[in-house]
Amino acid sequence: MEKPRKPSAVLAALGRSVTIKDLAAELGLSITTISRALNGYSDVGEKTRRRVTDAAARLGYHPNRNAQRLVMQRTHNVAWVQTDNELKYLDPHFAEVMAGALGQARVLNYDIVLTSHAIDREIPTYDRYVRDNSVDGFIVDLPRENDERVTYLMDTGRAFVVHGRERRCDRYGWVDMDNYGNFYRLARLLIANGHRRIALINGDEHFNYALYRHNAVRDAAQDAGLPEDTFVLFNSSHPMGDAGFTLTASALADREITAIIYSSILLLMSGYELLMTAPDRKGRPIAVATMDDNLRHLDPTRLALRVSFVRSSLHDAGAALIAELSRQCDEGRPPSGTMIPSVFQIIPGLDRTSIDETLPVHRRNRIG
Amino acid sequence: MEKPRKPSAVLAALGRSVTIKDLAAELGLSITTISRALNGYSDVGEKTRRRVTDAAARLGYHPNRNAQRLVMQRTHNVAWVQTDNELKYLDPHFAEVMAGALGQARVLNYDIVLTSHAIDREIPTYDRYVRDNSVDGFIVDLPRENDERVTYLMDTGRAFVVHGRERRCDRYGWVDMDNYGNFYRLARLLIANGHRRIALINGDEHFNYALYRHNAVRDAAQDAGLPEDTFVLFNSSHPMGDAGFTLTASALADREITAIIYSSILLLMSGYELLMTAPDRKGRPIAVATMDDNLRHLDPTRLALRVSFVRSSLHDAGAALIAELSRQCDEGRPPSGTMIPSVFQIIPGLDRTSIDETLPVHRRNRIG
DNA sequence: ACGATTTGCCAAAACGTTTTAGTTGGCTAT
DNA sequence: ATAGCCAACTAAAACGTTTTGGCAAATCGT
Repeated sequence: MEKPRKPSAVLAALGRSVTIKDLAAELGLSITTISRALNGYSDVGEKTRRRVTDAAARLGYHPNRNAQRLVMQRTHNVAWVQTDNELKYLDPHFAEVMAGALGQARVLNYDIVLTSHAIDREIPTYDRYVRDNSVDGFIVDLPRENDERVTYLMDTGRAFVVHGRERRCDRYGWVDMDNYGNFYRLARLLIANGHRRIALINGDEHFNYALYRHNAVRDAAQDAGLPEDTFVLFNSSHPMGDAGFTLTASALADREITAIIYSSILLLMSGYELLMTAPDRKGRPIAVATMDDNLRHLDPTRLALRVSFVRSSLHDAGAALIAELSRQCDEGRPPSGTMIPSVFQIIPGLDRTSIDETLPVHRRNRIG
Repeated sequence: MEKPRKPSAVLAALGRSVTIKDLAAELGLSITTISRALNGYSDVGEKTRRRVTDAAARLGYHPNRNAQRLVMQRTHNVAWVQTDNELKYLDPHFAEVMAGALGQARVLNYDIVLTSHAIDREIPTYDRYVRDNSVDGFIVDLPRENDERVTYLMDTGRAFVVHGRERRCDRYGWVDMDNYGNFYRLARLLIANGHRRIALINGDEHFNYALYRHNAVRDAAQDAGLPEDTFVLFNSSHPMGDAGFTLTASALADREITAIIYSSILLLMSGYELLMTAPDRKGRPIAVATMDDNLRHLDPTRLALRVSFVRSSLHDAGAALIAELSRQCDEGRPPSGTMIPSVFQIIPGLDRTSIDETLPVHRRNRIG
């Protein structure tokens, strides 16, 4: 009868981790039985299983992950590959997605390997992870049209999930919101309310999410029989900093503009003071609508300024990314797309049209 | 003579990764020779080595990391464990440190395993990584006094590096700036310029960096023979959101206060408008000093408001964390502390005292 | 009572590397 | 000629798991 020891004391005394062999020796059983007992196989006696789990807990045994990974050809690691652009990590949108992913990863027992690469070493970095077997799959963020990462990953057959979509999205797993549909509806709403010159303060259109939003407002104007220049485009490459301020100033400088759609509440916030003090347009205050990614600390309903918005949780999207990857890797399910739901909130006075009827049949199911 | 194939084609055709056995078979050599050729041992002929490296490149061979990790007992993985508090990932300070760490990790061929845990599962999470051998070491961020994580990690003997210090810092590796010294000097500077009631808008004093800053201004007042209430404390738990605004408003409401020290430029920015429009104090504009972590997009020299600051790069700190861990794990060096340098910039008119002479001998080398 | 089935356990192989402890053959020094 | 040495290679063990295939004892059905 050995006295119970603090697991960390065992670790320190041994100078190495407790292995399955230690357990086998301790209990006079084979390592096969230990393994099968701990992994819940039915060919282990209930009494034996109890002895094994007790001893494992007492000695603080945790299976060596590298041995498991080697033999099972599964790592329970996900790679999250980012361009080595420090600005990225300062983007609250990214942080929000990551927070959601980390929470779900914990639940599903995955680890996220975060890594950065030099601007011109994108594919080689993915290739390294594919070939050295250190991850089960990849998260691809901010896809571009004809994204090389997608091309590469489809080629290798490795599991991956894209946050966003591009033209081949029916062939891989993705998580996205309805960028096109949402912005189409916001655009039609403003048009229905009489606005004839509207600013879109958009994100970087090298990325599809922003491109699709642009396409949506353009189509909305066209479908309403309005001229091409109904929407005036302003692009920001990063939501932090003063882009929101300077672009808001530019938009307000055009006295014909009576409404602004923001692609992120961060851009709106940065132009907040300008909006609050902007003189009326044609007798009405400037109309403001925004994408609301449900970022913490940034709730559009708590602003003094009345803002219409469409809300979709980036946090949920992060969680869904890991869930989809787990479905592919753990359950062998085929890749599938997950649409994160969106909720509209339209301020009184703008609410003159049903937002559900503004996406015409020929625009349905468009991704961008 | 086989024709050259695209590495990914080989991968797809094989249905599995290229292994060292494949290389051995291809070249008619033993796996020992392949291994030793690729790892630069001298007992391999130059011609043979060339053949091996060529074949490896041609077939896109990368050693299976899990096999390497198992046999070498080294993972080249670092765990970055965070409380599952989504707010954390929205903190630009954290993002900045992480960006620096990721850059250095790439250089030193490490991967960062980012993970979150429920609030009450901190130590078990560390324990899991220690016991399952999935990482070489840990980064510990935002230490508290008598931090349990440090206690636990010192106990196990696993490598770790702390970003910040606590009382046992001579026994482990750390990276830090001189919180105490810097804030002592800022405090003495303001005192020397005649301020007798000064606000410190500080971070969360559950964390040592903020506690040490508090201690520093308190000591500075004491050393100057001023009363305890010379410094008025305001604490914020998170630098985003409206804390900077509300705390600035509170500070300005005290008409005796003639100067404010901010613990972060983010807090300052959030109170920026209030500062710009604040009425003079005793005939002079309110004096403002801040910590400048060299965050991107937030350069205090570009503000309309003249601000004294002490700058220390969080990005560099992040890089130093990984460098220190590599020194311990790869070179077997004993743990050591790295002080990230700080630079003062004092606005004209406040610069009436030499900032270098304000830290008295009996305060030297204080960590807090 | 006895063959068939079930229960509970185990030896050995496999995963893909690195490392140890060689072996072989050719060259050098005497 | 031959002992000694060096250059270039390799067989086998080891890392710590999971899995395959099997075996012995206990239980069951008739």
